[in-house]
Amino acid sequence: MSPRRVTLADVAKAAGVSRTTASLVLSGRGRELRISQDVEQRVLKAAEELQYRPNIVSVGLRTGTSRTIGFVSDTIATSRLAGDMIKGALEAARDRGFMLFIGETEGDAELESLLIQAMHDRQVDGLILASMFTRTIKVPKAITAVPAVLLNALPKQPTPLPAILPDEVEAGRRAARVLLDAGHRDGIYLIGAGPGLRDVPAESLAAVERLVGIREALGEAGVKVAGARACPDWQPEHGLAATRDLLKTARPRALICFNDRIAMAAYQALDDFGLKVPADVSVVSFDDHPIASWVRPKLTTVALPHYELGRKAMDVLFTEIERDGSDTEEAGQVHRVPMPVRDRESVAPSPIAEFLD
Amino acid sequence: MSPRRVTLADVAKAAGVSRTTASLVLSGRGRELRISQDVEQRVLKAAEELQYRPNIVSVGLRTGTSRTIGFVSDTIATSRLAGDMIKGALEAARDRGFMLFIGETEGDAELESLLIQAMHDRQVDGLILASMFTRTIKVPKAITAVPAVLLNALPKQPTPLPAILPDEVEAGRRAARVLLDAGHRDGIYLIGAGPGLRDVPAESLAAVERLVGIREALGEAGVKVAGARACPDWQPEHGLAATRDLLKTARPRALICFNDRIAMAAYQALDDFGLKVPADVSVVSFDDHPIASWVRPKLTTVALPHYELGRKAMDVLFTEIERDGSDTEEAGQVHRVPMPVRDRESVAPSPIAEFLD
DNA sequence: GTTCGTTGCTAAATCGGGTTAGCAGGCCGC
DNA sequence: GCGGCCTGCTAACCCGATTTAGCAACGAAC
Repeated sequence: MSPRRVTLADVAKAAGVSRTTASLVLSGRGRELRISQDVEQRVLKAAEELQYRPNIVSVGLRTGTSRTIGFVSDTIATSRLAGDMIKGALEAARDRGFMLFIGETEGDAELESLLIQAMHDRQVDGLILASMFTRTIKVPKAITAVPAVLLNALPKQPTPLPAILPDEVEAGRRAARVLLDAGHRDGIYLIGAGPGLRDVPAESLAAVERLVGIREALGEAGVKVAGARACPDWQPEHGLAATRDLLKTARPRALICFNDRIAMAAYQALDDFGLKVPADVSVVSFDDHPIASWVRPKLTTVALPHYELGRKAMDVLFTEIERDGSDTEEAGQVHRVPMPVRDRESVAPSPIAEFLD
Repeated sequence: MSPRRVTLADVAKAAGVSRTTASLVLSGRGRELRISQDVEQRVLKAAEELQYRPNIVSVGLRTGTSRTIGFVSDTIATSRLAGDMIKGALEAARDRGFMLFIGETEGDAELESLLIQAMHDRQVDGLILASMFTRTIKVPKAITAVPAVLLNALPKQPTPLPAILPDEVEAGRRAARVLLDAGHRDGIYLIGAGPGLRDVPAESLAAVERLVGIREALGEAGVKVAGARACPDWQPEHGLAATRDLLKTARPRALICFNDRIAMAAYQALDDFGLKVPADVSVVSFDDHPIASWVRPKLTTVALPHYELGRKAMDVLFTEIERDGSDTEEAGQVHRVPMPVRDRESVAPSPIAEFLD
């Protein structure tokens, strides 16, 4: 099948020199070590003609590196979230000539440990431990051997590992401000979590933080949440039930849905009750899932910056790799990536606001 | 940072034997080569206590392998499609103790070539060349050095590479049969492609094949397509425009939408015209995108088996690796993975059929 | 004419495993 | 008392690139 790879020895032979000389020339140290112009040219020509490429595995054996990063996540298949995150990490790695190993643990700690071992066996230079929804995770012992960062997750116990997360609190503030800026003061309801900070889906860090941000921004404006319906899980069916339940007893002016799937379900429930978005009810949401721009009216939502999260994780990982265990000043730092508002069509000025104009 | 990996030499020293002996015991060839029980136990104990794991990089250097497969795709971020495909490939690889390199080319031939080179430099044992939508691709020259398969793509020129694709023709037949089985004979329209085999989005192999299957199944039942609206691209906005255009002049009984995004847009257009799904119009579609079970009524659709495609690609790749350039009987074989119908709520019996009951 | 310095290159070791060939010692047979 | 065989282990080489230490040849200086 393959006609055997061209090795340094082949180049050396073709140029009529030793492997050492060929290596020196090709690593640019020829000048420094007084290799003659003539020999240098012969080696370069031979390497070019034979299309020589150094075998990274061999270099890896000597140096203990592999120019490879391991990306370990709990699930990669759920939504395009993972795809964009991996894409960001991938491009940041490629910029530095690194490749990416992908692994999936399905939340199984043993599998995770095995996977990290398998990556160590291949001498990865660093690890990204990613979670597909923002949460706290138990950092596996196995990762100590190599620089690592947490992506979309916080450590359960204190660790020196940096963490990269979306700025969910600010996102909550921004969602609230979208409504405030449109003049809404009354009839603002939450779907998915709240009103209290304990009324959130299990393990969902994002829920708590978004809620904190929402309440903070509304509070600063002297506005109260009119009510809320928490969901055990942020799936459309729960969103549908929650919104219907709300509409039985209340006439909201605006909904803050905790993600786009819930917002989509809320659209359906509002339609059932003959309410129009945004004329009767404004809707703002989180995530910027692709459906947010497929539904009508298009959904105003605070985007999860998946791509940027992936890139940022890789950037932070590389600074970890470069400082290589020296001062631990920045150890355990938490990096927050801003979540931008995607202004679309689901928010209308409050009638009161128009009146005030 | 890391306290240096435990090597075979460490184990040998701890057991008081040579590296050779340790290697023989640990590779299970101790019996065969008459290593005493006593020594065998000492080595195993030392390996256990030191938590010895062989360095795969080293083995790779000798054997030219890496227990690693390269997964090269044009885009990994589009929809969850890619995620599930990678997941399938990943699990199939993991079953065999292999890891997966991920790479993305963005459709850039030069990037693709560089990426394949980079994977060769790391001695991958095989390559999967994946496309995120079914199409024909130019097979890069660079892949010749190692076994490879095409995933969700057909080669433009004839190559000995196997290809793994969804069975789109049969999917077309199945979609049509869903309607036929419900008694529909008239008023069946297509949204997204058709009526002619040239009325398809550019480069979309899936469109042609689905269309072939649809026409075949309908033809066998003596049923004619009442009409069709092709779209330049299968995005919701095009689907919306196409369906609205159709509804201006026709009153369909059933729609075959060429993917779920278009079906979702068709729902919206039908709603605009006061038509109910499925009471007035039955809708059947392709892909089984997550939204198919989020919309109401839930969409009956013929699923793209992403996960199975990924698994199958890896399985075929491993048979390629194992036969290792021997007889080329199966060279260039095309494997079709069945697309299952997801029966949900968007198809109702034809009024005529009920009458016949 | 010896020593020193410089130029221009190469032998050999290294990384961590696997593999081949072979060695030392004991026992048997003749 | 020597050859042959078996047992139980190990030395040494290989993979491909890098790096350290050092060698050969020549000219210059004293």
